[in-house]
Parts: sequence; structure tokens; C-alpha cells
Amino acid sequence: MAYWLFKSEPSCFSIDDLQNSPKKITHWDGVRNYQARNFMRDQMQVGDEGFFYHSNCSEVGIIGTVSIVSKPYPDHTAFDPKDEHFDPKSDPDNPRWFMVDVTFKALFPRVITLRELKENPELASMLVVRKGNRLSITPIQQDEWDIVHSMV
DNA sequence: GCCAACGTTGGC
DNA sequence: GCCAACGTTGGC
Repeated sequence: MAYWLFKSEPSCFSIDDLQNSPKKITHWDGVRNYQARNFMRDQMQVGDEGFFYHSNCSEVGIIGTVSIVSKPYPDHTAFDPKDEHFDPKSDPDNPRWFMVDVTFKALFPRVITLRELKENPELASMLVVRKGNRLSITPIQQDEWDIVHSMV
């Protein structure tokens, strides 16, 4: 049982979009970074939980939680030339990119902002507070998970 | 919109 | 295998 942080631009896919999805489930497609892919493909398991993080928007930070409801499987959007995440180098017989299904878990009553996360010395280990970190999927430790919940 | 930080590409 | 050039991310 592990914890993760899922980054998404709300203009692209927000936590509201997740809540409005059928069964409140979506497939987390479009990850095109090898380190983030490896986290998903090699370590994510059904039952893992995650923070939903809104990036590149007016209120940057953690807005809620999700849980993982599928094993990793090939990201089929990489095979679709019409998809914006199309990658001709991902071969269906040897897929390069993977995804998992996640379901809505909770909406926080407010955004726990990146600024607050950075200001909390107990969260200095969180990758998302590190300068220049662009990973869209990052692991979260148990203590980090608990501390963020205590800030809600 | 700016720009720093980072990842990827490709020439050599 | 090096590394400059380029494209992207994402905070501000």
C-alpha cells in the first residue's frame, strides 16, 4: 500500500472532471516521462491512494484524494495518431507508456497550496516542493500523507 | 507572459 | 558518449 501525488492542469483535467466522470473513474493517460512512467508501471498497485494536485493554475496545490483501482496497463492514447499524446515510437506490441485507473476519493474543503507545503518544514522531503521538479507522478511517504491531511 | 529548470534529440 | 540546441513544464 503506497501513496502518490498526481499532478494535473485543471484546465486539462480537474478534480471536478474526475467527480463528473462515469463512476468517478478515469484512466490517467498522457504520462510521457520515463521516471513517472516507471512509478506507475512498476510500483502502483490496486488500493494505493494519491493526492490530486492542480498545477499551472490560479490556485496551485493539493485539492483532494484519489485511489487506484486498476493495475498498470498500456496507455492506448499513445497509439492514436489523432490523440494529442500520440507517440509513434510506442509500439502496441511493446508499449512504451502505461497508465492506471483512478477513482475520486475526497475533495478537500480548500486547496492546500504549494506555498503552504513549501512553508511546512516537515514536508521538505516532498518532491513536489523541490525547485524545478516537473514530475507529474511522485511517491508520497506515509508521514507526508498524514501531515498534509492534518493541514486540511 | 516570462523564464528557470529539466528532459530529449541528434550531430559529431 | 558528449553536449549544444531545442521543446516542455509549471511557478510566479
